[in-house]
Amino acid sequence: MPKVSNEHQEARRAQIIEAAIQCFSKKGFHQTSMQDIVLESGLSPGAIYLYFKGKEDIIRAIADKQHSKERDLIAKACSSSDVKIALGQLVKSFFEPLSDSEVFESRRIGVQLWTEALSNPIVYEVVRSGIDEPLRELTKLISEFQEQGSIQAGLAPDAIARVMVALYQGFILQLVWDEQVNVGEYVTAAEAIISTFFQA
Amino acid sequence: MPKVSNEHQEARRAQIIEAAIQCFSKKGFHQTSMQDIVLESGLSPGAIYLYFKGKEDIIRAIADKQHSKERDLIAKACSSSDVKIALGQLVKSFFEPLSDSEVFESRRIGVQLWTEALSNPIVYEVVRSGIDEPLRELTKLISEFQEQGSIQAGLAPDAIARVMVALYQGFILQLVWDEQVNVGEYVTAAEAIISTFFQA
Amino acid sequence: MPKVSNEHQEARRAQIIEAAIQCFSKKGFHQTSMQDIVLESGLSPGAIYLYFKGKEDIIRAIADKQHSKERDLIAKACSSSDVKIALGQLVKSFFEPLSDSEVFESRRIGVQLWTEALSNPIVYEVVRSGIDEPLRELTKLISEFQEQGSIQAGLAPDAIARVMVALYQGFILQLVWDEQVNVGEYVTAAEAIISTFFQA
Amino acid sequence: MPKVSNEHQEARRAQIIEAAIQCFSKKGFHQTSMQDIVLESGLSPGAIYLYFKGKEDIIRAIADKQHSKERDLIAKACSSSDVKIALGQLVKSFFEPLSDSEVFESRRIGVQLWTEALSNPIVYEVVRSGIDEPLRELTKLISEFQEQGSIQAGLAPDAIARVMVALYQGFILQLVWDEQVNVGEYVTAAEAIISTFFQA
DNA sequence: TATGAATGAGGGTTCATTCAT
DNA sequence: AATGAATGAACCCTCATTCAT
Repeated sequence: MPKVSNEHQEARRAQIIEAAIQCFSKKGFHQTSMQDIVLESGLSPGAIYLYFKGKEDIIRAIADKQHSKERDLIAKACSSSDVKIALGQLVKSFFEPLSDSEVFESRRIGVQLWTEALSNPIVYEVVRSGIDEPLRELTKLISEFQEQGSIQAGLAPDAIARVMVALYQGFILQLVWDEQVNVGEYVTAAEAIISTFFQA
Repeated sequence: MPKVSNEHQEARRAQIIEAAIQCFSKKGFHQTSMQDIVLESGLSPGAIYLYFKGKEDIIRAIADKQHSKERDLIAKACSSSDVKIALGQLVKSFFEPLSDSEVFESRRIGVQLWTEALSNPIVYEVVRSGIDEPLRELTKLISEFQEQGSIQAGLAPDAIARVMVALYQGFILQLVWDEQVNVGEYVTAAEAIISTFFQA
Repeated sequence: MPKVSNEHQEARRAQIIEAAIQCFSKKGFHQTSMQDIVLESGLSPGAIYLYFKGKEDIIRAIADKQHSKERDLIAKACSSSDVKIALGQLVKSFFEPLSDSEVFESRRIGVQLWTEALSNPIVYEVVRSGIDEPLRELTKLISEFQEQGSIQAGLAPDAIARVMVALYQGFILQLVWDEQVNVGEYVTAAEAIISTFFQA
Repeated sequence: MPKVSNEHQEARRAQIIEAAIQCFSKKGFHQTSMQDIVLESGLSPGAIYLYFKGKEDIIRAIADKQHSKERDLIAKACSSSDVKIALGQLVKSFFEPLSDSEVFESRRIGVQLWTEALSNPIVYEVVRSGIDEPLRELTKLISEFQEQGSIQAGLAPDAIARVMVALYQGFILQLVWDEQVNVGEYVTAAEAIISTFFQA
């Protein structure tokens, strides 16, 4: 029996989430008070509780948002039936945005979610599925490569997938600590290392 | 004039830090209250403040502790004058302890410090120097490799160093989220990829 | 956009200040806990902090309140252009309220502020200007008297002003220690002494 | 069964009181921690509690000390049988030390005790008797004057005594707020006013 | 739907005092 | 007699959340 349209509902939620992202990105989840989000969003405390159950619910919504973005990246990348192309696409879709300073906040939030997952079961679930899905996809692709003989046998495909994820997440850490890091050089090096391996 | 020995002083500090590590590891820095540390340590609130200026001081002390452990690893690894051996040692000293479930808490704390660094300048300094030092050492070693022609020219040595650090830190993330991950397989895969590249 | 009126805001501040005055009057600033003020005011701790930055801010507000009351007394008294009348008015406006047991708390608070000024710079400023203004006014009036020859030459007008202030503040001390003291007799004696001197 | 001499006991007490006076003078009773006194005295916390029951006991001892100093002044002043001389002595013994910057701390402590008396029964008793005795003596002297006709009849001798005490205590307030105040001019003015009155 | 004043549990920290040594 | 590490109640204050309007 909502009086206002769903669009309005979603717009308000987006407004709150955007404000929360700004705050969380700067100060972290636990140093950010609801009052901070209230000020940043321009809404009232009461209004926020109309759209979210509480602070934790906002964090979860943000985690979901990040997660769904990654889902989309994976889905799009894996649409190709050619294994080589799919893998290249996957790497590209994850690494390309790293050069985009627009998603500065998104990366910082992402890192904070990784840690939050350690003590927050709800966030844990989101973060876990956000990593398990890419791992699954990568493992599948790598298995196929291996069957083609493009990769040494004897190495666990799942371990190789983890290596690739580590190359991604490990670099994000370095990036959030120092936005000056040369992304292009890193990506070039990482791709060189991977492709050398895949052609060995 | 102290009634108790310096060893006792250090023992108390260690006792508090140990209790704090247990708490922080489980609940995170900000969800852990001083009361939690009080209970875990078996001391009184006042006693804690005899040895630390406050909660933040405990976090800093823990960060320092982790940092100095890593310093030692690097120093020991780099004692060899042979570049190849030094690099091998470095990789080994960082990857080997990953199999050790003893340092379970240490890893979880480490990840939390990575995030804490984003909003806490004191922790930031410690984390930064904890990553900059290995990067510097690695870059130096990789440059020498490159001069020997063991690595493709044209790739930034510093970027390659970052790749190696990412392989380490990125995997730690995966490990803290799921202690069941097969460390041996990962290390084997990572070493295979690195050594393939170095011999390309 | 405020939900409640400015009058309401001021009423709440007054409510808190009134409660604080009751507490401070009985127990002193430092023996009064915020909890005491909370109980006396009937509000919650959080509510107090909506209107005041902290305990010190309440003390400062009370000091300001006392100060502005005295300012008004002086301003009103000095409105007359006749020196004799102005001085008489000034004496009257300060001494008359001493008989009023309504301002019982106000006097006790005043004395506490005098002492608080010794270690609290904010209160010091308020107390200083609360004494310097009357001194300045009195000195001006006394100088004029002296020029008319109504007072012995050779005495510093400013010293005489201090004598008059001492007669006021010194008596307040006696009054807060023992509310039974006969105010009328004191005022009569003080005025006799002053007027004898001014006519000598 | 004290092992050490009474002199030693008294020396220790004096040492603690001296340290406490320094601290209280600067920061006030309630802003001074026992730790402050410990540091200033060079003793240990435990040692202080061997000689005083607690913080309040130190304050009481200091109040007693001040009180007994004033008792001595009064006793000495009133030793003369000549009323005029006795009164002159009394005024002199109280006003003369005001020029002495040595007793800087003593005055600041005195003022703090006046306020402390409002909420501390033990201090109240000391302060009360410290003011009642001079008042009694003065009243007695003034009564005799009045009987001799040197003072207007109709004025309460006790009120006149209070005037004189106010001239003393009221000026001390002004002095502790601003040590630059010209003591000589004040005393000259105060004495002129009193003697004018007594000879009227 | 929207407000924002109000709540109150719980946060980090201090400090007068004690007691084993 | 003297120490000083230890205690723990109490301090001031914050902040996620609620609810009367």
